[in-house]
Amino acid sequence: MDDKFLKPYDPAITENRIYRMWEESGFFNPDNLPDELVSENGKPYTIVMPPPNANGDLHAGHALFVSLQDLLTRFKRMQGYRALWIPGADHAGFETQVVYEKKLEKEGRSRFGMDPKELYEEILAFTLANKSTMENQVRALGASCDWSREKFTLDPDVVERVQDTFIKMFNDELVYRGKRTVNWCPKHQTSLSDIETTSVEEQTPFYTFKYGPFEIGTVRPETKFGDKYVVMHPEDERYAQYAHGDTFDLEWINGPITATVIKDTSVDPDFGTGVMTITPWHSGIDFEIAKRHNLDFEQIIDWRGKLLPIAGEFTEMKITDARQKIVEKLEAKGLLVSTNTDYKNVVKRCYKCNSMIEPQVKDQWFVKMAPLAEKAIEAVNAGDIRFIPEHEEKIFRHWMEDTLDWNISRQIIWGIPIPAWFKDGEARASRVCPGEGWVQDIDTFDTWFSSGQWPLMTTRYPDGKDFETHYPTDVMETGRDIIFFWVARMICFGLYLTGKAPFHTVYLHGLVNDAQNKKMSKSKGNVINPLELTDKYGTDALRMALIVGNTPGTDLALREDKIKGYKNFANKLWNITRFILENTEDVDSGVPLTADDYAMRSELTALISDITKDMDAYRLYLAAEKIYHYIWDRLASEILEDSKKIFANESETEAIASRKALLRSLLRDILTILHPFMPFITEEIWQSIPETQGMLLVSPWPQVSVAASDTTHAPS
RNA sequence: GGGCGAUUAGCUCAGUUGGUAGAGCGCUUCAUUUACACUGAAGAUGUCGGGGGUUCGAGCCCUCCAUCGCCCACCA
Repeated sequence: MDDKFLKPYDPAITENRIYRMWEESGFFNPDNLPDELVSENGKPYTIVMPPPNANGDLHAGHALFVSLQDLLTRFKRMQGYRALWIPGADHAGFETQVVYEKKLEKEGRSRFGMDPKELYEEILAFTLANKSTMENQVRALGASCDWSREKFTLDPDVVERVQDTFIKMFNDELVYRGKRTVNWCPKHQTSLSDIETTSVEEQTPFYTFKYGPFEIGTVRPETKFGDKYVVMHPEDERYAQYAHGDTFDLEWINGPITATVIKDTSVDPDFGTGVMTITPWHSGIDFEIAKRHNLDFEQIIDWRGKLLPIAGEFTEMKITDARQKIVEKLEAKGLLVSTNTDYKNVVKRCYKCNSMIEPQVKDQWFVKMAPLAEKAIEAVNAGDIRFIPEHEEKIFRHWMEDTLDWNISRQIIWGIPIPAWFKDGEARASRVCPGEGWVQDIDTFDTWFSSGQWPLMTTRYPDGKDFETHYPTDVMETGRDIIFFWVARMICFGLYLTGKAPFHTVYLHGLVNDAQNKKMSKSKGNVINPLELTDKYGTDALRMALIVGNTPGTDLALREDKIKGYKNFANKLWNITRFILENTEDVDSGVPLTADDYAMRSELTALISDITKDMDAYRLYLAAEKIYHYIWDRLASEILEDSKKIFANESETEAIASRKALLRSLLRDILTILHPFMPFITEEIWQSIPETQGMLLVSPWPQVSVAASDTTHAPS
């Protein structure tokens, strides 16, 4: 027996060495798997890793997905599949640019006013440095992914194919250039998609003003300068005397104006006075009304959130400062009817900086979602895509059934350029300049436009070898929080470009929260760095803590005492090994088992069968717990204790020989089934068992259908 | 406003098709080097949120209610 078993298990001196051995073996690449492991049909099994944002360290959520995906990959590899797990990194356009802007801010610099090319080069250097740190962190977590296939979302081939998709969609009329209301973040100076904003209910004073013969309500007096349309429901009898198109003069904020009556069914007669004025440039609903009636649009608020000259004396004032002053002025003019301070309404904010989103009208590229969503729902209906947990399917449908068109233009430099050109109001999609006088779009794609095509990019759509063998992939394992951002888009793109859903199973994990089950955030200062935990307790312990009892879709409170418990478990396993190796040095694996030992052998075989079913059904949290209990409570507490008695009775040579064979057999099997969960310690022990060959990484999962090993050890 | 989920031991959570309530941590007592003190043995702790129903039998199925959480949402 190796002397190392005389000391407690030390992950620190083990993990790097083991990982290097695995990586150097080349077996993370399924093309290199030994024939004897790959079952006859050599079926592929493929997982695409959600590419971490290459803009910082890995967080606890990454540790969870690495644990889960590595577990699935190792399990399938051991079962004889050509298991492929493709790693990657995301340039994460907007997110990274925000991170970098904060860095610039600290240095007293700003992206505004910087040469775009220079800024791009700086962010690129920053991202590439982070990317390599991140990759090593993924290695430290034990990920058995195929690094030779790693992709980055800004790899030239990815950029080209993502642009090709846009061009194809343009030709298929699935993207269009539209002047429409967009979510504008005045701090970040870019538009955002609807899901990049958060809606927060806030208490905002609701003002009612006299507006000619009417009374109108608003929470945004600062937009009212341009309001020259008064809108009411066509069947509202209170206003029957006014006809659509009637005009009238009134005294307004900065003097007399002429207003026009508009009748539109979108107005709720029961809300307020049933009359409102509209600001088409700064409200989505108003925009729609104005478009229906072909009304004028006028910008009131500039891109930085300051009032334009139309505001007269309020010009250049920030809207937040102007609001109260405008109300005061209207009040002084006797136009303020009432103020309701209890009023609550929903305000949109930037999901990154929490700034108030200013609706602005802007020319942008939009993806027509309805036809894509329809295909996605069809695929789910047909059972081509299964969600785990199941109820996520309802959430998915709910969103898909009335999804809005997707704004994919971003006014940031850190991203994939949109291959579009403009001339005289005409737009064309092309990677090269269509001719003289054409000006290229300076915007970049929403990051999710490229990551939405990730299963295609990583398998080298459209004509790569992997695309043929590994697409569609098997499982998409990712966070529940990005089901709309990412999962939905991947399904849409996959179906659109290939006619096939990019995966048959979506496994959604919950958030990893702190010990108090509070969401981790930098501002709260409760962020747990997974690498510190692996240093302290070992990667295997962290992985078990993330998997046991963590049901899909449920958030997890990450507690150090739980991780510590699995560190103790690792040591327990270490000492079980020590006991077995110490007591079985002269084992003869061919001896027949006693009836008792045969029963114990069968018991483990039954357990393996059971946990194999759990794994197939994605009850990973249960499988892990069952193995844990078998090892600690059954094997260590009972079988080993029982063995001490047998070994003490030296005259019972047959029983002793049988027990020795049994213990070795049990040890090999528990290492095997525990390997996907705790890869490092199981491999380390495997390497120290005299009769094992090669790596546990590529050792077969125990047979469960026919208990083949049992027949060779039939009772005497 | 709409949707989804949760409510089980002090804490964090499991409980796979309905069949005598489980784990980890914590707590109490004992053991002091026996493979392991990163240990062992023994133990305490739950009207499984509440009401009603189905069933021989409900933590699990149905229904209503309460509380908490999350997501979606263009009533100014």
